[in-house]
Amino acid sequence: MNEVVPPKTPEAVEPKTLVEGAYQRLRRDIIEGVHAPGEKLRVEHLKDRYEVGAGTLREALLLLVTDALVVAQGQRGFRVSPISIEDFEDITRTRLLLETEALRQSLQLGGEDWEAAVVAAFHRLSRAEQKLGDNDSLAAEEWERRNRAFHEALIAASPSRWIRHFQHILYQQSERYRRLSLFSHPIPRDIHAEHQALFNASLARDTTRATSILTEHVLRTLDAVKLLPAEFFAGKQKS
Amino acid sequence: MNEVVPPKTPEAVEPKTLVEGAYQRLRRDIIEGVHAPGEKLRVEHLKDRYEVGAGTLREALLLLVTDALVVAQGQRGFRVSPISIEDFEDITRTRLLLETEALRQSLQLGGEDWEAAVVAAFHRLSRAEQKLGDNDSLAAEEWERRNRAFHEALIAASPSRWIRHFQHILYQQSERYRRLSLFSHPIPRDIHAEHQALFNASLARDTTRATSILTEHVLRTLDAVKLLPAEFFAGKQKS
DNA sequence: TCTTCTATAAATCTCGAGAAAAATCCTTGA
DNA sequence: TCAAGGATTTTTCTCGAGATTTATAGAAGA
Repeated sequence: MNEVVPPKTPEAVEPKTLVEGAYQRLRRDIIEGVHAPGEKLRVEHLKDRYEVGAGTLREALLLLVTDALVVAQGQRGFRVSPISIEDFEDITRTRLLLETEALRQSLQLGGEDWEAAVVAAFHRLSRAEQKLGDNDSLAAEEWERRNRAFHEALIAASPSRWIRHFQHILYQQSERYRRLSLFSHPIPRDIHAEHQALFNASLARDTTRATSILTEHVLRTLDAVKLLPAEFFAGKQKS
Repeated sequence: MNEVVPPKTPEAVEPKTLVEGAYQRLRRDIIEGVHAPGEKLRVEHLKDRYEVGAGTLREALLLLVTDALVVAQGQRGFRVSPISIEDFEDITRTRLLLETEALRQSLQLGGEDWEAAVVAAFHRLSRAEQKLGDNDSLAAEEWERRNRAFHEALIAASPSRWIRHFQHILYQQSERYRRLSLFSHPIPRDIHAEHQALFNASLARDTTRATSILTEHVLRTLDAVKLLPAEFFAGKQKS
């Protein structure tokens, strides 16, 4: 019997286990700043919030170590990974090193399926950008998801699993910082125009132009974060 | 009171907890092929071998997911990450992308301390290479450690934590494959000469030559593994 | 003989409690 | 008032047992 599968948003992977469920919610909360950078993550407190046992929550925290969103120190528990302007600069430049290479490969190797997926992702992103601006946090969240989907679709034709893996981690890291840059808008940006240009160059298979636009695009966010006051990067040492 | 600290081999971090101890031994066993690629890792069996509780062993396995040496599937337990010739090609090329960049930065920024550390690491590696050849697995193990230490010392002056982090993971991965290439010696190599040339170019701050030698050096191992019969990459589907 | 269904066995996941370590607070003395 | 030491509290780490899910083996039917 054929089931009608409802169209899923990508990334909405159903958790098959309590550990995965707690992991996903914890990851989301860390990226969104519910748990501040540098904050101590006490198992005994968190197990109530996420409604799982202590051992289960420990496993979820261990999974977050893979994403480098949590650091574990033996006999001293877990902490949210600290943030700093130097770290974001490092993240950005490493991400560009990997992502531009993956984009080069993708433009060279991508077939019709890849093109179709890029067109679709760009369309979805454009729609989300229209609904943006009215300070709707739900719309912003959806935009984040589609922005990631667009960037990942662009490099999806790269045959390098490892580059895509590392890119995924770095993108996730940068989300924490991008969230901060929302608080200040010192650099006026027409993000949609940037995406449009990147999209055009990619479909035209213009490697040089596409990587150049991508680099500018990513560095612009770095500049925005650089202008933030240092207090944003203080981080909690205790509690 | 001053204590006399015995000179430690790098990487010999004392485990502060049972989880870390099991993690280190498991990692070593996976890299050395005690647990074959693709093999299922049953908690109930392994907890006896490593003399820890089931929950503790689960946490150790979760830590290995960070190194991409183990893959976890919800409700289906853990497996040793499979290997393939395509995977090693990907590992090698991604590693070169990162490691050459880190080497460039290191040669540009490295100071006296970096130089001294490189000289020391090269000296230690040379000594280990002299003792090699008599099929002594203990000497081979020591050579592995010092080879890694030399490569990490070369890029230690790179300011990018993220590049070094990813390089560390990829190097660890490649150890599994390098171990396979020991079984066949189709390509005669004077590894010491390659290291000597890399060392000379690095201290001379000849970026172009150093990165070029490094690339050749790493690709040569890829070629050696490529000549292995396909049976090496079969991997266990069950058990 | 092959497929399908069911019953059994095995493995994973989950939780709470006890042991060990770290952090905190409080007393004591100068 | 401050520092040092010790006792208490908090937190982390560890284990074994029960519940749920998956895998295996066997029986029934085509």
